[in-house]
Amino acid sequence: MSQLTRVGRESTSSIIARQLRAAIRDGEFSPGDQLGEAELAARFDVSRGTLREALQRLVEEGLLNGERHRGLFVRELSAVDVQDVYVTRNAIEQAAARLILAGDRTAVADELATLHERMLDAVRRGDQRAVGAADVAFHELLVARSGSRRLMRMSRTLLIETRMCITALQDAYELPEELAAEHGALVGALRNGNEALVLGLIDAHMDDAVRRLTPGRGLHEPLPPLDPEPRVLGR
Amino acid sequence: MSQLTRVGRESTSSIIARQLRAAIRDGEFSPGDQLGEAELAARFDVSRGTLREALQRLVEEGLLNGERHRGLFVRELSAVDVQDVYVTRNAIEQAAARLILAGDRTAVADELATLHERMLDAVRRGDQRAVGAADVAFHELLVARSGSRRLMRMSRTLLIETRMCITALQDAYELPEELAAEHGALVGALRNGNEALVLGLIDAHMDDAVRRLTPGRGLHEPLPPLDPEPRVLGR
DNA sequence: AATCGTATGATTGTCAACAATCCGAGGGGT
DNA sequence: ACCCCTCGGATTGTTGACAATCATACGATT
Repeated sequence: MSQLTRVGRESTSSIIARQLRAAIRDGEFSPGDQLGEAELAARFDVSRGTLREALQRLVEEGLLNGERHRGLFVRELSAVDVQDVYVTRNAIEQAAARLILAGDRTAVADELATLHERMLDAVRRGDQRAVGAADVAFHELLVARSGSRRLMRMSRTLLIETRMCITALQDAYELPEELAAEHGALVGALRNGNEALVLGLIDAHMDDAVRRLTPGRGLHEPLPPLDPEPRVLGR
Repeated sequence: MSQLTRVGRESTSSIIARQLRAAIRDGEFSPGDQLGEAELAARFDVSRGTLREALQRLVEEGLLNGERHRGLFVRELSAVDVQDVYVTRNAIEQAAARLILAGDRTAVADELATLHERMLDAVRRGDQRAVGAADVAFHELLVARSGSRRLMRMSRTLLIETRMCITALQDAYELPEELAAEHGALVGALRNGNEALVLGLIDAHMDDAVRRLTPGRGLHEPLPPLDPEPRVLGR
């Protein structure tokens, strides 16, 4: 009787929030776009009040920023934001990896290897979109298998921001082969239980991404003092 | 002209959310308490709609959990949650420390030393409440001076949850002298730029807290597989 | 011509009322 | 005595309407 899960449906604002998140991740909305309440409410067939609850969630998450009496906009990412996203992901995923190494690392390595195969397939097919999806899935699973609810919640937002960075800077290619190779190395190191190597690989993975997306800027540089309105990418 | 900051006021739901956060942090609401919409709306003198926007923010943050048609409740923390909070704080604060070490570490060390002095004063006065406040302020500043907006946002929630853990388990004393000593050591290591020592001290700091709050459980144990409704502290 | 002031349309912020659902009390049946 | 059903009160979920504010276009003034 104890494994019967509570039924109660998910709240409407939570559902809408998830759909909005997916739309932002998939580039249906671009950074800087305004999210008109009336239009979105009609699209999801809910009232503006309900929609606003969902939007406020994304504001709290940092995916939207709002200016009073002007509206809510998809956040625009600066070069500093790119570094910040990867610095934070580095922290989250290293912590996740440490937890995995303390648990059943081989089981997790097996699961990750499956996703790694999927990425290799996508690379062979030259399907850039599928490579991106496999990349997200890989890192999502890595964090999920840590067992930490908080790391998962944070990672969810960060992976969306990662896609936003990559979409905003299409010219900076993702180099799928290199990406896949790094994932493969990480799976191996995890399976072998080599903590120092695992942490180093994650660090290098993030550092590579930052250097590819924002040339001349590295993962380990000091962040500039906080500026309320930093310059935006690609302008 | 470029240092003129945009004026636009903060949104109402953001203000209400902050007040609610402070109320939860200060124990005005206890874990498990239901937050009645009508009562709160009257107390803040806003409509229920506006209040609900603020509440949904806290749900997204993980401070509240809601069951449809039943209400919103202050999240109750299990022993696993305690470990999770500190594991995540460990990740965040280590990353923050690394950023600080890459920047102007002496300036930050000076600022932290000031807060450390304030904590020592509180310890000497035997003012438990002030010790707790100084503790939060210390860690808040550590993360703020990393320059990372994302680490800051995550840390804000985590520090509230930290206070919730400590308040829920009053019997597990905080040992103010020990706390202050650990902060002092951290300031010293930061000033000297000894990265390995800094990271080790943060790790030990978090591990101490977990062991004090949930005897028999350490920071580096694997987390159990995710369970939708874990047992709650102090029952 | 350039700038300032004004009107207008659109969008957001706020609210109070209605509908749906849940919880507990009370009555009836076994 | 116990269980089930039903009803009433209370709370949440949702909606549409109203007020406040902003952006734009247009005309007046210097």
